[in-house]
Amino acid sequence: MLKGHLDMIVLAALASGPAHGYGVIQEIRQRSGNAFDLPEGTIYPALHRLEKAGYLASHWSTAESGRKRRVYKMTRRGERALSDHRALWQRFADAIGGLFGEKARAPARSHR
Amino acid sequence: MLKGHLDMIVLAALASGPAHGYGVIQEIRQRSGNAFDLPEGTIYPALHRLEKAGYLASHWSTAESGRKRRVYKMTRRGERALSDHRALWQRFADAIGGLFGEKARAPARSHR
DNA sequence: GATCATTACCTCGCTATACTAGGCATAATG
DNA sequence: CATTATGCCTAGTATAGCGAGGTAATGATC
Repeated sequence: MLKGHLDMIVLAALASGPAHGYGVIQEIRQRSGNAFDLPEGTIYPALHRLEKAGYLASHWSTAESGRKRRVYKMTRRGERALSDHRALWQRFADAIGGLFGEKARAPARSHR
Repeated sequence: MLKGHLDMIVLAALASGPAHGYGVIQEIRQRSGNAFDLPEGTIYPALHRLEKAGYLASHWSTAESGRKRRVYKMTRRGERALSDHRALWQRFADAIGGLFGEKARAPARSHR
């Protein structure tokens, strides 16, 4: 269902600061109010795609726990892409709203 | 970009009354404020899909102009599907809103 | 110290689906 | 009679999200 919106979602999750892949998943789950519980098979390829596109930059880091993580950070281009996506989303959501908003002339009434 | 939302869009276009394929396209274009200008190769298969799923019913009709048209009309199931989709959309849109809404703690400020 | 859950990364392949590019037919227009 | 607009259709392609699998280290349980 989120085909075409994933990149925007991932970028949005990283807008508040760098994070590693696993963390991005949790960030998205939290901020979406549990609506988006994205599997790794979705996130990791997306992160790679975004990095290749120049929207993200990554570097390896070691947590205090000793675990290796790849930490992603938005680039300037990424920020611009996000705000573009955000504008697109706005138009998209408005269009959908127009489609089943304040329309449906002879709708309710008979709610058998 | 509207992957996964097309069915909902088509159903929404037919919520205000029956229409034929070509008309659905124009209806969608209008109501979306020109945001969605969907090609026939998108709409016709979608209509067939929706009819096969039992969300739409169609019958051939002849306009005054003499042209044959296939007119689609929502079924009871279609109406239910639409309202379900609508609810899903609501949650989806809210989730997106949560992702780049009232967040981004250290964002703007420096807008060099 | 063996077993298990959690964290953390990765990739291959499936599948669903929107769209491109074609084709067909009729009515109106010049 | 050629062109444009209306009106329908389908085959094939490309994309992308996701399931299923694999690897490895840490911490806890027994």
